[in-house]
Amino acid sequence: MGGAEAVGGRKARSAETEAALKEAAKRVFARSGYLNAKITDITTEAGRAAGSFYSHFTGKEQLLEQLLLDMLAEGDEQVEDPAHSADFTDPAAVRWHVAAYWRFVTANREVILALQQAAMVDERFAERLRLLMEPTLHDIADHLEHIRRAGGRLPGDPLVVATAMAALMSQFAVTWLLGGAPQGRELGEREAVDTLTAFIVHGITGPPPGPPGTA
Amino acid sequence: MGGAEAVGGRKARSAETEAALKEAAKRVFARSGYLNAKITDITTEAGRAAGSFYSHFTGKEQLLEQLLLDMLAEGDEQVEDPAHSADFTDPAAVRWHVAAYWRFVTANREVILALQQAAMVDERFAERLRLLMEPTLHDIADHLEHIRRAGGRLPGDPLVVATAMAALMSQFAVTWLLGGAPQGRELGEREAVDTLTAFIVHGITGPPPGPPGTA
DNA sequence: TGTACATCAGTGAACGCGCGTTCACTGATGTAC
DNA sequence: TGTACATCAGTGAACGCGCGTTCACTGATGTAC
Repeated sequence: MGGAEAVGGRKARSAETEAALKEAAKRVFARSGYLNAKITDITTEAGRAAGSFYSHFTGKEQLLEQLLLDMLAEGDEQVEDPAHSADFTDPAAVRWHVAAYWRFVTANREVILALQQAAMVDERFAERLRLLMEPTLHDIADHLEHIRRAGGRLPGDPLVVATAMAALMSQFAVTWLLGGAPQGRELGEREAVDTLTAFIVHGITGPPPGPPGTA
Repeated sequence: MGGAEAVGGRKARSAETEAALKEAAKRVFARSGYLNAKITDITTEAGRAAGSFYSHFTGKEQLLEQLLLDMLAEGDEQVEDPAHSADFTDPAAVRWHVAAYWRFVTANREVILALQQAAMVDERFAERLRLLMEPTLHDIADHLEHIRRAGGRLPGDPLVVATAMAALMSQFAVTWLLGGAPQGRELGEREAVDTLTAFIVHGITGPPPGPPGTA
């Protein structure tokens, strides 16, 4: 070995810088937005020289790509708590999914916001996000189809209702977690999850009039 | 007068060019997106020289600002059909609002998309959009408050539920009208309005269990 | 263990591309007499 | 109605700013003998 004071050798130093750049990027994205962020903003925030950036990434897009992969890797570790139901007529099942989504967005706000911005400008990121969402969308649609077969009434075609649910959750999260919330009103996780869950449970369940299915 | 072949004089000619630039801008925004659109893309599309742009606008932002004002002016002409109810327990009232919104977005997709993109990069546009939404949001919240006072149960605080409704409608519209819809599935106005209406009506109305309020 | 050389992470000044913006010019429209 | 001049919309080549990207250089880490 021989490293005088530095903890590790060259590899470790390189990894440190790469991590510093990624963390700096998240902070800069959160502050100025992905599209406004300059490469030198990121390197300055990380306390490195401009040229250093290109030893680790080919450009801003690839850096974001890496952040996306990191996010998904972490997400996969957490998700899939075995003990959760997929029966959306059970409010607890809906709540579980809503809460998981809310926590995911909270934990990854910078990256998610950056991805949305990138998708507005770069068709490749837009397509990427669409492909990421698709399985989830069909998964939800399947659950809804199940409700319908069990005699429940849906507000429309399962796939369309699934996009409505996704739209509701994602934009609601944008409003309260990413964008500027209306005039300083704050929203805790508890209230957010409660409201979304109730809205969705009633929204996808058939209309109240008619013989009430006693829960 | 004396104009040889041109229909009008200088003012008319100027107005023509300005209109041509605005229309060209909408087409370019729809094709490449607001953020990717270059000034010369717009002038070329309009069949004018690059310098011409600055006789009419100070920059891309001000052009978008004009398109926004045009959109709002047209919107004000149409909206406020006197014969519509504000009682959201009446599905017909909800449907009326949803349909109006859907038609508005359909008619103004390019500008709305451009505004969303601009808001991602320019805080002034973001603030502008927030201020545009606020009255509508409080209006909806008031209607919901009314339901609550009449004994109905809401999924949460009226203002929060109002943002949920707005989130649902706007992102659903983005999904099906502006962004790429999932794998080629098409959605007609009828189906869109039906699904949204049903989802919202059930979503904001209290839970089925308990004494059913006979509609 | 010690010396000489190779490799590599990081540096930061400089380069150059893309594009917004300007401006001297043109030809047509409007005004004065 | 006719002539001389003023104004203005539009032109497009050229300028220059901002920023991404490069590259010769430095000093430290690793390797050979």
